[in-house]
Amino acid sequence: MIPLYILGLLLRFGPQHGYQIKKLIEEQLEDFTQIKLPTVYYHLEKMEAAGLILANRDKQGARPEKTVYQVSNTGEDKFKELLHQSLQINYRPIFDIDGTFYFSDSLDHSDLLDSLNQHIVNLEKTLDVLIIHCNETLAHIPEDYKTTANIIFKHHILHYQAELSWAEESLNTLKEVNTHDKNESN
Amino acid sequence: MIPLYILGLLLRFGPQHGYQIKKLIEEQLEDFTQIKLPTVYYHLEKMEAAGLILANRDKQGARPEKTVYQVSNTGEDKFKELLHQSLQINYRPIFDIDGTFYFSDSLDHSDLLDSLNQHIVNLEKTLDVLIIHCNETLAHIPEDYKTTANIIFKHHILHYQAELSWAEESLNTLKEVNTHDKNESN
DNA sequence: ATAATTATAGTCAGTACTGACTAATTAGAA
DNA sequence: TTCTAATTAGTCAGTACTGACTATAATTAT
Repeated sequence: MIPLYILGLLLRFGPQHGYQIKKLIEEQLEDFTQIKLPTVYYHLEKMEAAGLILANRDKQGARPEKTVYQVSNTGEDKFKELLHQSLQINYRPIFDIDGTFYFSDSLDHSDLLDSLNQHIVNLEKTLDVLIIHCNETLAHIPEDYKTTANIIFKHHILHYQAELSWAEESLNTLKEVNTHDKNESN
Repeated sequence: MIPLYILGLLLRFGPQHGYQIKKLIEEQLEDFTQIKLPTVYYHLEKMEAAGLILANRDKQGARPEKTVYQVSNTGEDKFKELLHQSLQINYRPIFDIDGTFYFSDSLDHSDLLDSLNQHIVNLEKTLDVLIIHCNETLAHIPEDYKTTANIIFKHHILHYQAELSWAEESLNTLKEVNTHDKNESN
């Protein structure tokens, strides 16, 4: 997705250099991607070599040279192509915590309960922050983008809520198992 | 998580070589990880260098040499350590489709609706298969592991259902927007 | 009996990513 | 004003991962 994001941002906000693109990613795409600065430069170089973007290097006085990138015609076609490809959605979640559970027989039951409990607290906090962030953003966004912004936020909120439900349900199940075991050993 | 998985599987199922570990990952952990074979060998070499596992290379006749790995004492400690680390859960979902939506003004509205619709169909199918798979697995699993297996399955099912709800809700929202736009342009 | 296919057991070169670093510029505090 | 901290702009070496490949063994089909 990274080349898609870079092309899209360059098309929407005009020519930028690497650092500015990283800033735009943070401002605009923070809710669904985390890309590190060297990764941006890595792709910019690749994309320039592929002819998708054009580099203007301007050396002003003693300053280190800056490179401003802009999308070429080939790049604009590529953006459309990548965007269409991205319509092939394939939802396949991977949760590290499932691995923890798989091997949880090597773990103290109480450690597992504690960490699940902490997970729940964190999720509740995150959800609160997310909902505030969502409302604030929606208040300051141009009308045209409100529908899609709303859809993206809803996406995250629903999954956070699903995670919370799961954690609460699992905690209860594990507590019951615990009680049951203790009763049996009596 | 990969070293944790490898150590855990070697401890649970005894010494194995790389290919067998890959098989075990497919059989046992398929629901929450996809690791490619060269990645397994990559980590085995690293872990041997770190003294976490011991290699027994046996060359039998003209056959290519096989390497059987077993967990060392250091490795057993490391497994416990990694398992405890894995209790620090940090849920932070990333959905590529959000990027598609962010740039969806460059897309035909009908293409977006079609692909959301396809997404819904795929999710319904996946959920059906998942629930059958879940029931079958639970029927053939030792009693001790049933609770955790159930928790892991429930985790996936809840998130698939959340994704489905989101897709359905979003499709309806987008359809309404479409109708609204058409009415306005009249 | 033997050819074709699948399973077993790996290797290697190349891609993708990022932590840690450098270095100039600007803003703010003392 | 001059020192400090933060921001801007980028590089580089190292880690993690995997597609494509090799090669033997076992199984199945003909």
